[in-house]
Amino acid sequence: MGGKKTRGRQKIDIKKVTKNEDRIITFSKRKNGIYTKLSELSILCGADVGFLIYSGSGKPFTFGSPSFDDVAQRFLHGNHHSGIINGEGNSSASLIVDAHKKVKMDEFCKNLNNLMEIKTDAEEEKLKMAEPAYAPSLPVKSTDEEEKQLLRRYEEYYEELCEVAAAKIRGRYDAAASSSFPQHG
Amino acid sequence: MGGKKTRGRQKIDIKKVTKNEDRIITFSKRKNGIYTKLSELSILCGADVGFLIYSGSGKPFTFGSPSFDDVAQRFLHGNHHSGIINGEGNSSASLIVDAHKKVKMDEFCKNLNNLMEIKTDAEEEKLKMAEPAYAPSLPVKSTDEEEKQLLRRYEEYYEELCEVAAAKIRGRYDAAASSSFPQHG
DNA sequence: CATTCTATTGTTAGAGA
DNA sequence: CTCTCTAACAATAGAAT
Repeated sequence: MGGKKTRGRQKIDIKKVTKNEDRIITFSKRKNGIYTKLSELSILCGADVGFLIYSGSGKPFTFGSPSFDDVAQRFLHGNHHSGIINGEGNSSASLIVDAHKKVKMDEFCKNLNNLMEIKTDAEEEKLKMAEPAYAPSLPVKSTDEEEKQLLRRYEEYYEELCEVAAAKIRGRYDAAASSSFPQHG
Repeated sequence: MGGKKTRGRQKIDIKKVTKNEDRIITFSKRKNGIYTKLSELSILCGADVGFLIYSGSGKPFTFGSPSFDDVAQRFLHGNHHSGIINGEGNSSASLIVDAHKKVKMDEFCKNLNNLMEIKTDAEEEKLKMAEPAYAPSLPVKSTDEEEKQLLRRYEEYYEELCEVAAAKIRGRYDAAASSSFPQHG
């Protein structure tokens, strides 16, 4: 008899949510929704997914299906994944995989975000040095230079490896299918 | 006035789609749905997302929002992204960013899947060598050993870098928030 | 493989707890 | 930031192109 209890879902335009608090809540809700979608797609179609997201405030989140660990195992073994997707505790797979490689691949996925953050730091430090108006509350560590060098060497090897990979993949697939998001408007 | 035109959306259990053809169609449809969700989240909340997926048949797809190129630019510059998300053609951003670094970061994201594929190849070759019942139609290239060595050196540097990254991030964030998918069922 | 069509299921905005 | 509730919006199963 009275009015409706809630207004229900409201139609919104796809543009940046203005209110700070609402944007954070929307991020949390939709991130969970996407996580469910990814999980479902993984189970329905036997696909492996890796997901990396940075919130507007810069906090990184990573997801994997059924987990980064299992995805890594699948890649190391080939394409079979029976049991893993179905949630059976086939821990035997863990025994088959070389432990060192397993950990390697696991970290490779998990820390992609950390690598990017280092790059960001490097850029920010340059700006600080160029414009010392704001006194940094934290002193610049003496190890920063080492980090940069390490990152640089890492990049060099990566570049080499990419070329080899591209050449190799080119022979079998037509390179990885890659898409970019169009702009909503 | 006759019967309904379609049965409409049917309720389904979240388990592997049995029919081969249906599974492929479901993959295609839901992949597009997820792509839309990611794009919306990116715009609504100003988040940067990276998405990597392997279909059941092993074909890799990658997505970025608004594109891998733009994501790379944002990471290199810091957290500001005004204009980019809004779809303005601020190609000036490309001019600001050091070209070499831009390409580096772009490839870093795009080729994560290729790297994994090389690893898979390495494992498969071991199996072939151990069980030569099936004569490989393609001869084993003499460069495979080089590739493995290159990959190994790359991994070593990556390991070092991860440790540095972890130590650095640990001081500011409580490490990257990381989750795994639970099992539906 | 992608798209279209429609009835139905699934997701979520807004307001609170 | 998480969780609930409800009405309304959005995604999609199945069939066909």
